[in-house]
Amino acid sequence: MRTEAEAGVRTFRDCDLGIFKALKGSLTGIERKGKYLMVRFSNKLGFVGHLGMTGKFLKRAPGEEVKWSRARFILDSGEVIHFQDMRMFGRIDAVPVTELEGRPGVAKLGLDPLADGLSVDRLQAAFHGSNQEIKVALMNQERIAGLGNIHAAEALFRAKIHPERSAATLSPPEWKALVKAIEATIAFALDVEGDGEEIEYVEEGAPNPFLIYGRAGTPCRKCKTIVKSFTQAGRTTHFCPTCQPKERKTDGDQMRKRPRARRYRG
DNA sequence: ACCGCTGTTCTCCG
DNA sequence: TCGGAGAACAGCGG
Repeated sequence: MRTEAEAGVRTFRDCDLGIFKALKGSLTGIERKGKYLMVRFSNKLGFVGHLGMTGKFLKRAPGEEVKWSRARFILDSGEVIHFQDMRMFGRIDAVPVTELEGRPGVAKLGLDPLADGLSVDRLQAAFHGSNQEIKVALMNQERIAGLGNIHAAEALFRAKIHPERSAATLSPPEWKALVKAIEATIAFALDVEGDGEEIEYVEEGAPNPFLIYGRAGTPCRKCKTIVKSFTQAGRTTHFCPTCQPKERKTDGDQMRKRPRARRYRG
């Protein structure tokens, strides 16, 4: 195996391109941590990869053109694995394998639901001391690794928790529901969204596969209330005002301070 | 044609 | 420390 790289692209912003080009030999390990991939080669070099928003690994026949191909792994068979990344939010960070675990991003990752297993205790520990709004906390990779904007919203919809609730105000049943919801969301993601090399959920004409994400202005799948969206920590959050009420229905024992008012749209 | 939006993370402010 | 804003990039739809 040998490698090729587009010089100067942001994809390699963290690493010496020379190390990427020196990746050689056979694969000795592929490991996922949160949204990061760690790949090791037999010559003791490796890389940390991240797909960003538009990154993909694609295997293609020799000579086949791939648009937005930022890096290539040329197999002995001649087939090519392309790192395709239109927007270049993705990253390839090639270093000696001894340094992989300490690279930016991977070093500080929090609880990994798939690798570590999820439980109420572990989730609560991950959020310990946090007054962050729950959706923002779910997207914080240093607390729980792997959930992004879509799946944080999906998990909260499944758990019937309003995205602006503070983690500190969740009741025991809500914690339990959130654990189940995260597990279900991940299972759904693995099962339905992607089943092969190309994960395309916004393919032309494909229906939105999500329960709540991207459904602003349309009836909630469960209760027909019009789904709303608003901006939270710079990202669009989708939720159902009926299924995910801001105020807990059960009496207010555990309610602390009220979240700040925000403008809603959609 | 322009504007605002998009699955992420990082840095720079206050 | 923490949170928010903006940046990095390319494309798409209104």
